[in-house]
Amino acid sequence: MSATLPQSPAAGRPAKPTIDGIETVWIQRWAESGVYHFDRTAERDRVYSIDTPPPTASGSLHVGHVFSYTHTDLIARYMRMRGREVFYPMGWDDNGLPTERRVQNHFGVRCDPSLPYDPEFTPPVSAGKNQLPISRRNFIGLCEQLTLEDEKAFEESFRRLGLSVDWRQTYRTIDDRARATSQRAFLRNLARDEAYQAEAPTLWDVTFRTAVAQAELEDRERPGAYHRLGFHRPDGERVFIETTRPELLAACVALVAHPDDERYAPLFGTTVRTPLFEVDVPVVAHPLADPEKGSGIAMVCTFGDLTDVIWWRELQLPTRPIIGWDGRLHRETPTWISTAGGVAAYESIAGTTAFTAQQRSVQLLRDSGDLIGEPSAITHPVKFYEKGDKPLEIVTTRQWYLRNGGRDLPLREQLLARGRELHWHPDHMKIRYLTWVEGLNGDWLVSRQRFFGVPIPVWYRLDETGEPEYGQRLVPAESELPVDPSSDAPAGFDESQRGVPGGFMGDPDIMDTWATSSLTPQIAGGWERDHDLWQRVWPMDLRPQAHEIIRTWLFSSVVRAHLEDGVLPWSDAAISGWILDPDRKKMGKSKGNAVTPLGLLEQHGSDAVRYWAASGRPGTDTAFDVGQMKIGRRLAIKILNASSFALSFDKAASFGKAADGDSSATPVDSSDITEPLDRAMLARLAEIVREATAAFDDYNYSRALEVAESFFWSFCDDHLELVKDRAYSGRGEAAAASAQEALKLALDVQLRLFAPFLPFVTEEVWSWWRPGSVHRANWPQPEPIRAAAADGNPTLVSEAAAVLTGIRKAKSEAKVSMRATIASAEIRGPAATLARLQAMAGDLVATGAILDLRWVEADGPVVVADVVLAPEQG
RNA sequence: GGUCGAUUAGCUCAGCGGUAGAGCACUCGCUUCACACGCGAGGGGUCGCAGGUUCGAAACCUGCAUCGACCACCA
Repeated sequence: MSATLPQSPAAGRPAKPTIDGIETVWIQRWAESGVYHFDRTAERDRVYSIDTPPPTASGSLHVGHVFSYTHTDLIARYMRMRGREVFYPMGWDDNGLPTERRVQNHFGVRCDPSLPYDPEFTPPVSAGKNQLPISRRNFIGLCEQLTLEDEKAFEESFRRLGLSVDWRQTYRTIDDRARATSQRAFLRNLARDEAYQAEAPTLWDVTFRTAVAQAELEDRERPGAYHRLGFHRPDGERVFIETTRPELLAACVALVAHPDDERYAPLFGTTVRTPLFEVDVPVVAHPLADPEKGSGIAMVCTFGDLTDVIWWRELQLPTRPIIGWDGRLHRETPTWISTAGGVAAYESIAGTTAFTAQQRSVQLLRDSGDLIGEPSAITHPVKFYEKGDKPLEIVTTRQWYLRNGGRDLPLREQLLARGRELHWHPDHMKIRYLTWVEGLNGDWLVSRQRFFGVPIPVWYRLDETGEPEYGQRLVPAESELPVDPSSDAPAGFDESQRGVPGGFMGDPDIMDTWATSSLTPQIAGGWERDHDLWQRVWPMDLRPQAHEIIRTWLFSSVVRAHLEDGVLPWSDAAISGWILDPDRKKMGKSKGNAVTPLGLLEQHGSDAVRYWAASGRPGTDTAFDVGQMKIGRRLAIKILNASSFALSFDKAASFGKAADGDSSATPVDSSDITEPLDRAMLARLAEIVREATAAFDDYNYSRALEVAESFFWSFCDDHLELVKDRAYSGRGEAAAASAQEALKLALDVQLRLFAPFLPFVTEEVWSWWRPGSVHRANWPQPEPIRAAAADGNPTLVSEAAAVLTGIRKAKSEAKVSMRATIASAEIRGPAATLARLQAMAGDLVATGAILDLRWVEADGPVVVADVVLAPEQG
C-alpha cells in the first residue's frame, strides 16, 4: 500500500537541516497523499476502529485536548504500522447545553419557543446586556452557524498537532445522520419496551428548567442550618423534628422514625399537626430513618430530597408539591391547607423563591413559638446539576426513561458483566464503572426540556377535549428519520390538526445529549446507513476517553450496544488522565491558565508538544510542563542532526538515491555488517524493539517512548562517537562499510520507533532517503535486526560505554578537550569482557586518541585506570 | 461514610523482591571535523510514617498520615 502512495520526491539530505516549519510542509503533503485515509476494502479482522471522542465544539481547543487526543493518535499510528487498517474518524459534539450557552453569550440572544420564525433575522452586531428573544428555529440556526466555525478551528489545530485522523470521516452530533441514528435507536428501544414514559418525581434544575439525570448530578458542600420545629400532638404535647428545609413545611406529608425507636413507637399510627399550616399528618415507621440523626424523627416532604422520594413511594404517602418548575412556591394556596391560620401563613410565602420562603418561614415559626432555639449552622452536601448554579429541586413530571439496570437486577448483572469483559487501560478504572452500575437507583432519564437537541420522535393523539392521550403514541417509520415532531406531522395527519381536539401534538422534549453521544460508534460507523462500512468496523476496537465520564459516556454506550446488538461496543477502553496546572489542580479550573494549544504548537513545535503528552501514562494525571516540551524539541532536533550525520557517510543516501520500492524492506546489505561493535549495537536494538513493542501492545506508549529514547541517546553519545573514525574510512573500506550499513539499519529502525510520537521529524528524515511515508511503513520486528546482528553480543554496548566513560572522566578531570591524546591507559576487567573489548580495540583507541592501551585481567566491573595524558602539543 | 489512585533527588517522573535510576535544575569543564537548540564529568535521596513477611523490601502484607479523584439514601 505504502509504495503506491504519491509521496514527495526524495529531496535528499539538506546541508543544514531544521525542524522549523516542517509541520506546514507535512500537513499539506499528508492531506494530498491521503496517507491516513481508511481503506474501505479491508476486512474486519485487519481493521482497527477507534470511537474517537467528539469534542464539544463550543469555544476553543484546550491543552487537555492536545494531551488526550495525542494519546489516541499514538495508538492509531502504532496500529497502522502494525499493519492494521485504522478507522480513525472525528466527531463534533455540537448538541447540548454548552452550545446553547455559547450561542446566548456570543450573539446576546435567548431562545423563546413561543416566537415565530423570522427568515430575515440577523443576529445583533454586539452582544448586549439584555438577551434578545428569538424563535427556536432562528436559535438553532445560530447554533449550527457558530459551531461550524468552531469546528473548522478545531480541525486546523488537530491537523497541526499531527493527528492521523481520516478527515473524510467526520460527523456532528446535531447533524441529520446523528439525529436519525439517535432517533432510530430510541424507537428500537421503545419497540422493545426498553424506553418508557412515566410520571414521577424528577430531579429538576430550576435555572435551566429541565429534568436532570442521575449521571449529571454532583454534590456540593453548602452552608445550611438545622431548624428544630415542634409538631403538635392531639394531647397538647409536641414532637420535635430537625430540618434543613423549613420552607417545605407546607409540603409535609408525614413524620417518620425508625420502627425500633422506642422514643417514637407510641406515636406510630397517630397524627400530629404541622406548625403554621395546621395540617394533620401521620407518624409512620421506616427502617431508613436514622435514630442518630437530628432528633431521630424526620419530616417527610414531597419532595425535599431523594430519601423523601423513597419514603413517599414505599409508605404510599400523599403527594403535596409546593415547588414549581421555576423554583418558586406555588402561587395558589394548596387545597390541603384549610385553616384560616394555615392559609394566612401560606399566603405570606406564596410565589417566593425557596430562599425567600425559608427566611419568611423561619420568622413565622419564631413568632409562633414553633421554632425551638435558633437554627444551628452546618455545612452539608447538596445535589446540583453539574452545569447548574442552584440546588436541584424534586418535582413530579412526565419523563422518558431508558432501562439501564437501575431498577432491573438481571439487566444490571448483564451490564456489570460487560464492564468486566471490557479491557480497561489502566485496569483499575474498571472499578469506577462497576461502582457506578452497582449504585444506580433508577433508570436513565433521557428527556430534557430544552430547545436545541435531538427531539423525542413521538407524537400523541389528542382527545375530544384537546388533552393528550399519552397511551396513544404515534411514531415515525425509520425511513422518515430524522423528524421534528414540533414541525413535522405524523403519518395520516396534517399540520392543521396540530393542537386541536381529535388531532395530535408533538412530544415537546429533546433527548439528553448522552442519548446521542452513547451512539458515537453507530453514528461514525454507519449503522443502518452504510452496511458495508458497519460490518468492517463494528464492534470497534478502542474507546479513548476521560475518566470523569465513565459513568456517562462509557456506561451509556455500553447500555446502547448491549440492548441493540448484545455486544460490547469496543474491546478496549483507554482512559486518559487530566492535565494539572502547577497548583496540582485540574487545568482550566484555576485561573491564569490562558495557555492556548496553538500557541504551544507554534512555540515548541508539534513533535515537542506530542512528546510531552506521550509522557502521560494512561489514566494518570499529568502536570503541564513546558520543560518536557523543551526536551521533546531537543529530541526532535537531535534526530534530525544525528540522521543527517549517519547518512553523510553513505554517498548514495546523502544524495537522495534511495532504494526504490517497498519501504518495509531493510535498506541495507547486512552481510557487510562484520564489526563486533556494530553487531552488538544491533543486537541491543533488537531487544529495544522487543520491549517497545510489548509496551505498545499493553497501551503503554510512554514506556515505548522511554525505551526508544534511552537507546537513541546512547546511540548518539556512544555508538556514533565510537564508529565515527571507522565510518570515515579511517581503517579500511570493509570496516567503514560495516559501520555505514549498521548505521543505516539502526536509523531506519529508530525512525519507525519514533514515528508514532514525532510524526513530523521522522517523516522529514524518512523522506531524505526512504520511499513512501514512514507512517505507512511496518513497525520494526526484532528478528530481522537480530539476524543482521549475527553473533553480536548486546552486553558489549554497555561495556564499551563504560570504557568510554572512564576515558572521558580522565580527560574531564584533567580539564582537557575530549580530543586530547592519551599517552597510555589500562583497561581492567574480567577475561570475557576484555576479550569482547579487544575485538573492538580499534574503535576505542581511535575515539579516545589513545597511543598505548594495555589490558589487565581483574575481578569486578570493567574500569579504565592509569590514564596518562600526552604532553600538550604546541 | 465506602472505594480507587498517588506519596522515590530541588522539580517532573521511571523502577515494583536482590548493592537507589532518568531528564530538568545545580556545580565544574570542553571551539570535539552532525548538533553550543551542543558535548563531557560531577554533587545531590535513611524511596511518606509505623509494624510485619523474607536470607534480603522502594517494591509484598497490615495499619496510619497527606494529596487527588470516584461513589454514597446528605432529615
